[in-house]
Amino acid sequence: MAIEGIKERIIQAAAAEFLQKGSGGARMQVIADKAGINKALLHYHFQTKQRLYETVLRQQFSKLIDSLFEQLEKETDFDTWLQSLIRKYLREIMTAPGLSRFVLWELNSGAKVLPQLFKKCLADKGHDPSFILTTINRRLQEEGLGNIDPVHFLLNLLALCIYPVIAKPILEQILGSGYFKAGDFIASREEEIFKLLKQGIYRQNEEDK
Amino acid sequence: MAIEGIKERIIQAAAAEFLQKGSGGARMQVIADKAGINKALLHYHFQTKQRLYETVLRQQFSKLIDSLFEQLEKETDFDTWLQSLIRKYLREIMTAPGLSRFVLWELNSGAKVLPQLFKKCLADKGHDPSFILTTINRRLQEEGLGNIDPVHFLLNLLALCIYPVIAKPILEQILGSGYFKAGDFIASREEEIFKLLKQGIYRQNEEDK
DNA sequence: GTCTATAACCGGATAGAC
DNA sequence: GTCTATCCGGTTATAGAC
Repeated sequence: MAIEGIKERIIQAAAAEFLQKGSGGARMQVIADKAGINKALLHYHFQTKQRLYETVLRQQFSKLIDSLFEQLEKETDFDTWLQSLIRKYLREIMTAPGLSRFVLWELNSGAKVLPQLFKKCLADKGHDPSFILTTINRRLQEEGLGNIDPVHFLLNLLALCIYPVIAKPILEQILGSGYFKAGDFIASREEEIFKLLKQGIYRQNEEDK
Repeated sequence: MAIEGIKERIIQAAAAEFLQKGSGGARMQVIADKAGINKALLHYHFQTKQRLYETVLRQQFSKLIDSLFEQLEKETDFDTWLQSLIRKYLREIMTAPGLSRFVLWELNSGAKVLPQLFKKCLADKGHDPSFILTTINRRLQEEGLGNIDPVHFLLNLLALCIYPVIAKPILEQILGSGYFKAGDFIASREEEIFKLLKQGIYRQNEEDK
């Protein structure tokens, strides 16, 4: 464990506050309290709210992008690849549901900062936004599944993994609050998504033969 | 067309502002401007921001609940029922993506108002939260699909319909901005979801025989 | 009912002592 | 580097004339 620098402590506190309340809803006072300092010191280290916000996001995106792209690029056989992708996405989102929810919301509020920041993070790691789709397409082609629309495939994958996690507060209203607490929820969800996607793929393939 | 009451005009303006900015981010001044009046008059009609907020939400939920439950209760054959459900959900969310996004976000910020309001709206119409799940379960049973988990079924349905619409701003980053403008996107998405869900159902059914 | 003017408050940012 | 005290702009809400 490194000596916990105060900047790190601030960033951590700020991340919690920003991801929960959004750029506008977050309060510098709350961040200072969470970090165990006062507002003045907060401004001493990060000048403005905006700068702090961007620092936090850059760091959050960076973590997420590393994790997801690493998995996407793995050259295992198709089934293993898909299964690991699902598992990775599910776990990533489950441990940080705030980020997906936050991006979904914040991107809507006209703020141009987020897309720019995201693209910059991608570029810093040598990736292009189209890389995701071309990789999926290549894997499908190699598997003899050239007739599958990679866009629908991607939409299905993301939707099935992300939605149940970020919609948890709503779903608990319908399903009862104990539902997501069961440890086997992720496991059963993982299996369900894999089966559904795979069956969807081969169904379409049979049709076209 | 009825004489457009000023309260209706305010509620409409407030809905736009609240759904885009959230409870905290919304500004009474902006709502007043959009409604073509001034702040004082706004407070004359709705006293506080909180009251206006609740009025707007009650009305939005009411619309949504009516629309979705009506479709859920239709007693057509299974395929038609599922297909109409998908179509209805997709269109409902497509015409008002703001509401889903808003609920997803706002529910997260610890505010207890939303769940209460939602339950109250359901109760006002004589529905129980568990009604959704029991209805789905009954339809599956009637179709000889008692082995399908209604929770995963519901999760899949909601995820596949809702996610692509609310995640539009992100997806445009990956797919290019023209993708969703194509008029046939909904139609093709509608078909994709129906096929995927149906295949998923019968796949599981075959396995268990 | 509708307006103008203003009170009361909150939150980001800064000054200046230590 | 870290604190206390304060400024200043912006936001909700109200007072009071018409």
